[in-house]
Amino acid sequence: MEDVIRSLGYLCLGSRLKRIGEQLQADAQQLLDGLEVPLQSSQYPLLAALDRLGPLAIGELAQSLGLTQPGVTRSVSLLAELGLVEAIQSRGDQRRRVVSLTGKGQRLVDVAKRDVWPRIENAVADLCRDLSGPLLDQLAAIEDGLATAPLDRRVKTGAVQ
Amino acid sequence: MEDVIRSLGYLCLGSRLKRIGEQLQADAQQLLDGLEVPLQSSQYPLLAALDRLGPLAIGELAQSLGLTQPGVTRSVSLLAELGLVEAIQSRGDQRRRVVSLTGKGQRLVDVAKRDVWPRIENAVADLCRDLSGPLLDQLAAIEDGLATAPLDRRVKTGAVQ
DNA sequence: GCATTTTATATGCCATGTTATATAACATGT
DNA sequence: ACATGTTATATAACATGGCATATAAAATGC
Repeated sequence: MEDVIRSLGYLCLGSRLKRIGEQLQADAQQLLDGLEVPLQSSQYPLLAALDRLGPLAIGELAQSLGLTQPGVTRSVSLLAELGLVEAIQSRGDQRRRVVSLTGKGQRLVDVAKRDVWPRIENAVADLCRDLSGPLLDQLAAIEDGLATAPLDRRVKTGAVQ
Repeated sequence: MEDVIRSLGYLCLGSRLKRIGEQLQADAQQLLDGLEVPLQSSQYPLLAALDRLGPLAIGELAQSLGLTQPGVTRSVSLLAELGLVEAIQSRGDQRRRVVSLTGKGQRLVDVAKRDVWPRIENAVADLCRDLSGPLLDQLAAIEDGLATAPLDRRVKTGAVQ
């Protein structure tokens, strides 16, 4: 059965990128499922942003993640319920809520950084190894690569790192 | 403000592809809004699949679009309500519902094919012109390109084609 | 100092995708 | 022919994103 999205090339590039992105996230989920806290792979970028940049207001988080503010507000609520972040009203400007990792959140990030993120990064790098040429060809190679061997089969089976 | 998704490279490639894909679809929406039928850009691939491959059962459509069957079932219901497609129970195998473009749907596709799809394709091709090098660099170039000039500013302003 | 505007966040509604599961029709083995 | 399994589709529950808009706090202009 012909893959129409692929055949249509630039016309459906948006759909295709979304599709590949979702596949990558689903694959990464497999690798994250071993951690103690059940969390969707799509939530990790927010934690990573806080870990990397320190406490940030909702709006700043949205900007650093390239998402809209309402989306970030909702993700923060979810992560706060899980006890991974806390959002504290700013003393100076009472409109702002500054989000930071809790101890539990920081521990989760530390474990992920040590045990899982390197695996994901390596697996994706493996997937993209030797890519070259026009963008559409590279995307086709990624799609074929994922179909042949999903991320969890690309993890270096030896050491953790 | 640092773009964390971009900084994290391969680790967040999935999020990044989704983000770029959504941006492209939103940009393409601008170009489609001129048509008589208000329809989200994300629905066009389904119409394009039917136009390209002829009538297809739900499951075949899902396969040719790379989506899951429940997602396609819903899109088909939506498009059927708009009168753009019809899903007719197969005579032979009564489990199958074969989806085809209605007259209205075919007319919409024909207009889009003539007036809009070439513009989108050209605009995206323009965006991706001169891309080369590693995938991440190409993605960065696309993001920067979209920020500089969204798709609707990349349409050839001269002739329709 | 108060009216007005701007800014930061929250919320409602919708779009679109997923997985898990239900249901109905078909296929198969005995 | 009937029990069993398989297949095609539908539905439910959920996840995540968007846009439009509401609300509250701060800033601004007279």
